[in-house]
Amino acid sequence: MLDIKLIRENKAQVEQSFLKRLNKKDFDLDTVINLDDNRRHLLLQVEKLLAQRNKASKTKPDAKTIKEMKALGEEIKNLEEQLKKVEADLLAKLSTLPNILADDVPAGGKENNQIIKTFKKPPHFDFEPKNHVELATNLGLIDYQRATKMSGSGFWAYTGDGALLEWALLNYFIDFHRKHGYQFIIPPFLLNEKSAYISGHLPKFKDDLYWIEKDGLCLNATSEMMLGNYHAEEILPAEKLPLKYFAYSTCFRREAGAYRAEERGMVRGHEFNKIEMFHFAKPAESWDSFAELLKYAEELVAGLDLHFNTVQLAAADCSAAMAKTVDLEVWIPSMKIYKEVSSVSNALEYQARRGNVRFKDKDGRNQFVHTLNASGLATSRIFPAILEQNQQKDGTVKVPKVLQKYLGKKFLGK
RNA sequence: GGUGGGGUGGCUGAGCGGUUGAAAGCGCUGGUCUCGAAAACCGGUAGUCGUGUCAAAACGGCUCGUGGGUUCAAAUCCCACCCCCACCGCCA
Repeated sequence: MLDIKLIRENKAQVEQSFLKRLNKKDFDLDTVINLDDNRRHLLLQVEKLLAQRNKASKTKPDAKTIKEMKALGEEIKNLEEQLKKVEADLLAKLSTLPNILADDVPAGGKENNQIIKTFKKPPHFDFEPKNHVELATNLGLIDYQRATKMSGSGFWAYTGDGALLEWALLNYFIDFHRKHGYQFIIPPFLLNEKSAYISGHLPKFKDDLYWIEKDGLCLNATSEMMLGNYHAEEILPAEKLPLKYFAYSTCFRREAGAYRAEERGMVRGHEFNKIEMFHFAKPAESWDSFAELLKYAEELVAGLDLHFNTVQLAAADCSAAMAKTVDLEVWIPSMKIYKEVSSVSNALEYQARRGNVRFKDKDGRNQFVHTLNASGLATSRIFPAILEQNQQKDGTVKVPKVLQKYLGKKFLGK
């Protein structure tokens, strides 16, 4: 959510930013400002009347005062109702507005995304390469059939070396983050509706989440949902910032809609494992945090020796809460396509404002922190990328060097 | 799932319709004393939002788990919900 003061005082700049990702007809700042005028006016009136009543209630009043206060009470109730409605309207309108974009984010949609860095070259095969579903099945790494029998389409089971490879990836990520001093959190995987709202996933993603009807809880779609809520309603000690966390969770997504050929296998499932990095930072330092998260995400993928691109997303491709997003996209040879494996974003104070996460600055004033998140990483696309990019002529798969110690072998299938 | 107890300031804990934003103690902090310290004694000490200002002062709102209600007036009475503790039941 944006600061209403920012909108009031810098209307032209706000509008200019919005136009990078929205059409003019899709937002209306004047209505928002009018609602706020209204709100301020009512608030002032109510507080004045409340002060009057408080004064009278300090002592035992006489009959005349009681009569007056009774009338005053009615008036207060009336105004408060109006105020409540205006506040709700304002909140609803404000919630639909996106974040202010960073200056270097190109306007427009996906077509304006820019590759800013490329790691390695796509592998060249002097044989007919297989896709990851075939490789995983042949090598006994993934059991699609039995998982589908138990849970339906979009699920798979890791088996044998496949399970070990999955766990090796997670261990590799965990060791990496610990080395950099990040604090490890395993949050609950189920969360309540309020938390999903604060993290910004409601109302937009309501249908993409799994809901436990009886308890009103949903399964997390990313541990960002929990990390964003972790310090909700807290005032953090300034000297502890930036707080750097990483969390593991299985992520659950309904992914309602048709499956496409390019999303078969493990590329888009209902359930996958992910480790997420997260920073709570002082505003002045949040772009340093961004640079650090991006660097670490790149190092993680590069450490696996895979070919991938770092891509600056254009305005309309960034999610609404984010001021800037850079994706890492890994090459999937059989699909001849790059797939996102990490998303590095700075939400500025947009999420912190919803969750009311603040710190005391050196003048003793409370300020919102900035929140940033980056996958580090999701396994479900790294796994197929490893299989496909590292496959050998004899059908085996070379294990990335950094994972060999966890698996105790250099090739899958040997 | 059931029964009982409970949620008050940084902490412990009193208050159970009206000068109570809240006793007392601890803690923290300023001072007296002392060469210095301890002890003792005297004083100060909740948060938050807003108006205001270069800052401040000052003023006002809200806050005793959360949200409603009753009342001229609620930490105190009523209702709902959340959380914590104890015991019983259930438990792949």
